[in-house]
Amino acid sequence: MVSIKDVARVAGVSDKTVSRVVNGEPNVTADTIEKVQLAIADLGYIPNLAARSIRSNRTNIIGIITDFISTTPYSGDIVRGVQDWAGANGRTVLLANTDGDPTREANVWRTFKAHRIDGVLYVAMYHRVVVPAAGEVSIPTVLVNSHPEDGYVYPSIEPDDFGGSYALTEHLIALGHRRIGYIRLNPLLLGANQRLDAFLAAAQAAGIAESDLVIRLGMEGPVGRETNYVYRETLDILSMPDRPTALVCGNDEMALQAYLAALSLGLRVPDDITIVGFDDFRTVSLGLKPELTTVALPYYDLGWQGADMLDQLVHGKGSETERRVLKCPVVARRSSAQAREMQIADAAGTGG
Amino acid sequence: MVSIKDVARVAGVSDKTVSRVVNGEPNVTADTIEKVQLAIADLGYIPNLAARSIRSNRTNIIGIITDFISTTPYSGDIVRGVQDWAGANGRTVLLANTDGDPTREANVWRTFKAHRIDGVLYVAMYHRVVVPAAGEVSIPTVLVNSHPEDGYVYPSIEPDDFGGSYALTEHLIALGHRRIGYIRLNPLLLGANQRLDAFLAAAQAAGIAESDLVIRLGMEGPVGRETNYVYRETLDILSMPDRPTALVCGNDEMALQAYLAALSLGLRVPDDITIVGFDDFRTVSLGLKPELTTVALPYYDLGWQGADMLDQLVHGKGSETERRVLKCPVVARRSSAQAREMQIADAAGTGG
DNA sequence: ATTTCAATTGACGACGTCGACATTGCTGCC
DNA sequence: GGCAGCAATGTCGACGTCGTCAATTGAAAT
Repeated sequence: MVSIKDVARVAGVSDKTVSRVVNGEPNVTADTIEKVQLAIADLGYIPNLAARSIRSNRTNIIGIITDFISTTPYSGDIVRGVQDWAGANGRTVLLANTDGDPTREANVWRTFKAHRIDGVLYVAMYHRVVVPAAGEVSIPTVLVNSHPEDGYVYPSIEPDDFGGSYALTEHLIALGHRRIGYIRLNPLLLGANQRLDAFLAAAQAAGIAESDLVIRLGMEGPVGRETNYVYRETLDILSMPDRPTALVCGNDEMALQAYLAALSLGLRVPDDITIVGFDDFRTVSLGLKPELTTVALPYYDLGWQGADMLDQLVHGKGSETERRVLKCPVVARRSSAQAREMQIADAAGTGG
Repeated sequence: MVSIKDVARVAGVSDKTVSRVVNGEPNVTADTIEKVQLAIADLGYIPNLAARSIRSNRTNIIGIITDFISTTPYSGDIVRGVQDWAGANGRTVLLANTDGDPTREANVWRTFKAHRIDGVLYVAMYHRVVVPAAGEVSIPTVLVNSHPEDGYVYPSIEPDDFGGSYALTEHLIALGHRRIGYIRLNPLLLGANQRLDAFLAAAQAAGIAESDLVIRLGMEGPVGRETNYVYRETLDILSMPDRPTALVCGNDEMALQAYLAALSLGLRVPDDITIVGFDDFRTVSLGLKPELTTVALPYYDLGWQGADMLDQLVHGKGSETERRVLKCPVVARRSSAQAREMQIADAAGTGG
């Protein structure tokens, strides 16, 4: 590999002068700069960052530790957000996946430390509570899509599942729905409770009686290998004599099953039943016809802003206890169409 | 950061001896080893890989360059395959995404070279022809899920779209289907033609007349922002007087739309219509009821084996012209159930 | 002409690691 | 006892870069 000294020789200057040019330091003649740049281009010289990092004790590398990439495809957007931030800020990204295995996680931390990376983004692929196995020697770390268990202190950035679910429920209520079904996520997921709690809170705030809500468990069991009741439960809910006019699903994949169940009963979305999801997993939410009303998880921004928080931390400017929460906006699509509102209003008018 | 010299001082030996212990070199007393390891544990010493790489000219880092992560979620499995290989072989993974932007790609190559990584996996997120912008200074590179344009030479590893599609078609034919519909992928995708060609070849080999095949275009336009005709075309195909008994979709997301269209017509899968997909995008293929018969793309193995090929190359053992093709197995599920075969046989018996 | 000062450039060493080679000490053998 | 031979350990320098400080140059000020 061509080094700074080769360039120096060709340009007829000292290696230090080349270094100056490369790093844009002041006090170099325009003439010298040109000679050096010519030599650099000629030889195809590219600075050796490893060598640089030995001297400076800074690598400009940030590490990402992920757990279960495979089970939740779209959360890869978190990684994309981090990458884009890194690209825009001259950092490079080391990536490692643990598959949830503590042994592998320990190795990953070790490797990252060996690379002397500046910081770590500890990324959970579904929203949950975590305990990073960082060990004694610590690296600045930010938890993404997760927060630390009680007793551990890390800055974190998370989606506002509660707020998103609350807004979604309000959206349905505003459309006139009063009898609403709800199919719960796997209770192991942090989002499961937050979303259900917000649903109940919003319904109560609107004066809807508990008896008008039908709440069922959609999934249970270990994450990634759960037992799925959604189809069956949807059939059941939609076969009730006074069936709900709207059905809220814990996430978009569950909404997919709900669609299939509804269609198989000959019901039409949204005319006969309004269905909404959560996550805005676009393969599903845009793949369904009509397209699915859902709540977008700010994965990309979790990544981007998480990287930014980490950067603050690395430069000693961030707070160890910051807990940032990102809004989850309702994405209204045709599965909860406005027409619905009219129709219900009509029925009410006729009936009353 | 604690260095090898700190350990040496604490252990009362020379730095070189510590180096020997760390690297498991022979000719060190058990006694000395223990002393050193104690000191290492005490100080929490972790070797500095940057320093090591300056001397050895090997970093044990491989780089991944991806293009459009966002559009095709599950191909992230390629990355997971690479990571697992890396973890199992003591390598680390640098990740960069170009979003298909040549300027960003050029920067990525530059950065990778600056890190003196051992090699690059150039990963396309959908199967296609590529031209890596590696520049003059070259790094060992393997193309994954893609192959080089004519005139460029890179080893590559790809899925066998043709073989998978051929086997899938044979599967349908074996079940007794003779009238088959086909909804094409976006023609911009390399897989589109390979899959269609295989479909036609298998049909012809089975003596099925072209007039018994209904072929429609399902999508067109720039990848990621295509116009989608699948729902409409499916409605159209299934409304034909002598409608096909089976419908092959270019991928699983298209199969999802086909399901919805079929259900909305009151048709049942697979009793009234057999539907199959491609990709085994599990959110869809397992999310659909009945679960979808499809062809699995060996994403994970593309990553793992691609990394292995790259390793060969780095060690001067690989071939610059190797083009490895991985099988795509048919995954038979309930959407093309065996029952179907009986039924058709029955009908034929009654009718004939 | 001499001094002063700033701009420009270079020499050198240190970062952490390990390869090449030197040194030390011990064992076994004649 | 003396010496070869080997195991165990140490010294030193180089990898590529850049911080520190010294050296050189030239122009402005006296």
